[in-house]
Amino acid sequence: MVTASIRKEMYALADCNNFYASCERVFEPQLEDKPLVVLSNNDGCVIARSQEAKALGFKVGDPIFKFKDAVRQHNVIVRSSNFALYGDMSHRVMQTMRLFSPDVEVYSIDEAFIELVGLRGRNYENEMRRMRATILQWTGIPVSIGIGKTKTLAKLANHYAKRTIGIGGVAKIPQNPNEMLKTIEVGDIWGIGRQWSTKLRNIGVKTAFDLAAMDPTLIRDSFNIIAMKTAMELRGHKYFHFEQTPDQRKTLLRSRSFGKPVETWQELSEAIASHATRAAEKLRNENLVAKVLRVFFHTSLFNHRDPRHSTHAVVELIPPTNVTHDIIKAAVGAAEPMWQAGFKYKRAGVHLTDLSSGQVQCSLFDSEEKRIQDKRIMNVLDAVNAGMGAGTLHYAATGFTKVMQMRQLRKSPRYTTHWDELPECLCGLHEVQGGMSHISQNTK
DNA sequence: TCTGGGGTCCTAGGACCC
DNA sequence: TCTGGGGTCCTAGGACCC
Repeated sequence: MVTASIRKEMYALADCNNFYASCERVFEPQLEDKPLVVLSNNDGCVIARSQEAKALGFKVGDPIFKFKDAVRQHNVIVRSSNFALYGDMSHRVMQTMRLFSPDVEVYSIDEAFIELVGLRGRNYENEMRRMRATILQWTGIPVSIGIGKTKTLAKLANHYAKRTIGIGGVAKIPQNPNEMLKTIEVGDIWGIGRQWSTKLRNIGVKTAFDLAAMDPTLIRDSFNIIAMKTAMELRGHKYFHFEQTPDQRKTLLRSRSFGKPVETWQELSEAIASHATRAAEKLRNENLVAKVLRVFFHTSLFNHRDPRHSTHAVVELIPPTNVTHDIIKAAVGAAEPMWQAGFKYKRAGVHLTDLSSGQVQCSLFDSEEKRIQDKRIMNVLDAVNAGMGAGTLHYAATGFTKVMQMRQLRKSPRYTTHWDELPECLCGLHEVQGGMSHISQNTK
């Protein structure tokens, strides 16, 4: 028998099960088997659920205040979101994956694609089972893994793994995938959302098998090129490439709903200055400058009793910049003429676009002297805040009022990233052994 | 009383030019 | 009364993702 060494593409998609809920459970094992939901900023709506909460009918996006009775009746555990914890746990999971394959594309906070060709000769499913067990042991986070010839098929296998074998486990698209494709509803395919799946069902396309069989040109004409590529990927043709190093970002948005309605220019301007500050920090962190700034604010989208107002302004930053005081000045300056008293504003934000990493070109009005001085100030600012805690040094424009403070009544400690919030007794932790100390060197 | 916060890409249509 | 045709660039809006 001749074994041809044809390089066959194969991808895995590893996805953390109920990620935020799982993170909460790692340090509080008594939450295991209990219905648990995690809320958005300001404790607004549900953004993650444990399996038990899913079974009770909690949906992502449900405003929690409407479900008070259900929460009480079923003893649902409710947590504010704790992104310091989730981000750090995510990093640990991804680092563990990299021990199994160097080719990891981090796709979101809780999932990653893994190129498997590098694991030459080994049994992919066995390797992925081993990886899954290691991640669970070292981090306490359960993952599900799907394997397929394209990213879309790997996603689909992941979905299949969760649905048919229960939570967890590893599933691979079989040689002849038709029977499996027939069991996947068209709306469960990666890239086919609510609008498109409704439209597809209306023309009789109900399953992944149906979509794969559809005429590509017709898909392209009725939807768009992405829908067509998705269908081709279901047939096993690669259209979405593996991207280990993410492309440079194109936009950056910092915005937030207010804990309570804002009715004064003072409060609004402080909020805008805070968003501008956070956006500028992020820019510097990624070595980018922004050329265009958009600032916006509006009243509640849900409150129909009070007068409503929504507005935005766009300004060009000349020259492109990542200097905090320049960005604050532009944002607040553009917002001020739009301010109108008599409204209860609910949300504001700063959106930076036309980002580039290129050297800043000096404009006629820009002096080399100012540039050097600004750079020095930003270096000091960033160093102090990195060393002594975010916000230690801040601009007066961001204010001293509490307008930016979030309502987060049920937040768990930042167990893994802050010394004073470390879990005090590790003996209660189950399944987390050995490896934890091994990968925790990166924090602090 | 209380409804998240980010991103990406594609398409249609208007402005403008020759 | 007749009222081109093609190209580019930009933007808003809509779809999708987590």
